[in-house]
Amino acid sequence: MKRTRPLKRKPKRTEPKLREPEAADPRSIDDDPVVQGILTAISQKRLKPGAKLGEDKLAAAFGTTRIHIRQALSHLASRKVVMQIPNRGAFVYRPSWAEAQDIFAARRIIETAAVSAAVDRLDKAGKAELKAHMEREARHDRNDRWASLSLTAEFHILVAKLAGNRVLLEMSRELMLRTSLAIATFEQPGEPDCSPDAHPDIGALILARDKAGAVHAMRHHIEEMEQRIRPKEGKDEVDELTAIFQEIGARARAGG
Amino acid sequence: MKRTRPLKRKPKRTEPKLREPEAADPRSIDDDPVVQGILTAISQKRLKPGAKLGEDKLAAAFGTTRIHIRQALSHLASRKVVMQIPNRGAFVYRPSWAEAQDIFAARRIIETAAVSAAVDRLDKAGKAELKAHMEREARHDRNDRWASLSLTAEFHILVAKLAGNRVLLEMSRELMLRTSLAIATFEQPGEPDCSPDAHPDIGALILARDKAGAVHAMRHHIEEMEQRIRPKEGKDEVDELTAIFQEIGARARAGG
DNA sequence: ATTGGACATATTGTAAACAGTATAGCCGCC
DNA sequence: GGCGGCTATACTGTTTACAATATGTCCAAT
Repeated sequence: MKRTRPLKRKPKRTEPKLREPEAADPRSIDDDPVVQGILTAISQKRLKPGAKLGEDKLAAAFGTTRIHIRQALSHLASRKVVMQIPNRGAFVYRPSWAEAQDIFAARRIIETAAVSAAVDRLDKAGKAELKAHMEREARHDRNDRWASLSLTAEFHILVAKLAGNRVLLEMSRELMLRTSLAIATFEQPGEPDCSPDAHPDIGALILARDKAGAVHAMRHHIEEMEQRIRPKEGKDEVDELTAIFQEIGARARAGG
Repeated sequence: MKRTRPLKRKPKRTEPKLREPEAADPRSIDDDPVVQGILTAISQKRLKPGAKLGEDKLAAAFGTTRIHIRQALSHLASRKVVMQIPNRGAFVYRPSWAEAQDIFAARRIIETAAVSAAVDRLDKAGKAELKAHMEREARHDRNDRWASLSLTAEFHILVAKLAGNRVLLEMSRELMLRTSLAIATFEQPGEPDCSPDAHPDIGALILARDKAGAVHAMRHHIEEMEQRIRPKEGKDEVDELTAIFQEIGARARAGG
């Protein structure tokens, strides 16, 4: 091997000038198959709140490495979909009763605003999309519980999309997921998430450009969902106990 | 060393039964000093959109390891505060013009709702907190740009806190940060984020329990902020160019 | 002089081994 | 017989080194 060049070049202390990342590949971690898999499993209620998400098992299940799984779990944890506990691992998030109520309150605010904006912005393409979804929801097999859950969630997402605000759309997506967790935690067993007649009504009102009516129907629909969950009675005792122990533990730590 | 026990114990195929994580330590990654440091640096505009966040440099600056930094950056990326580009690294997020508008629209919706709820729920402790903040904001040194920025952000956060909904509070926090990025990207140089008189007005209306007035003032305040930013003219050409190249690239990839 | 290629460097991404911690089961003790 | 300590195990968390990618710089050729 010839070495026609001096061994070291000059140190170069100037900053590298760094082209700014204008034309970057916008592929996000949200498109990651692991993230998507866990999210759909949760929204379809195949994964229940509190379920353990072991890294090795997930890595084997998805055919990937632990590092990849850790990244996905961290991402889901910052979205409050999973809960990470130091040295114990990751679990499907279980909202508290207060948090469940806050989630529904937030949905009341955001989705009523979304319906309002959707009526304002409704155009031909939007009408077509909405009609297509309503037809799918009307015709779907009601015995297929997983498909039902996916479709009802998609209706709310579609309304947020029609509102034309991506930030609001992301928030709605997040709130939908957290609603799934809230319902899974506090539901009376056997009841569906959404009452089956509400979506066609809301959709029809949007198509008729009846803004006040659509907003009212959406608010009513969400309140109806909210009234279907109840705080777990036995659960409260347990929570009280754990609160006591936590307080004791904190005091012991603080007092020395 | 004696070995009184058989070498292997029985395989134990039963699932470990796994106590559920009720009494978990809720310390979150949001409390992480690296995350907090970057967030405050951004909200005080010491870090500008597009700035490179190199892992080694951050690790040295915070006196920690690269792994820790990577975790923090991933978390910030899922909150859309930093942008991660494969093999290029992390940068302070730079919202598009459309995204900036969506952020303000979302703030209009959420913060007007928060003001309304704050008026409804206002109690003695809330009044005291609000008065204390207003006094701090009135007395602060206006030449200290960093303190000013922190205080104006804290006012909006305080209103969200008074609304009593943790989910909404988190959303407001996120929107405040993204607003900082939007303003830093599109501001006319030298103007403050919030007009200085708006906060005392809104605070007084809340204290007077004038719900409609407070909501109106908040909406007006946010619209005023929004009108202060302008799309970058020279920027549009660049964006157009990158759009052309991206489109060409996508076509090439799709066509084979 | 400008352009294209190739090396060198800096930085990110990944794998594997190691260490630390909580949990479960067992034995001795009261 | 119930209870507390002890040990083994399984899991997470961290460190380390290595590989891959992008980028800047230099040289050669046109």
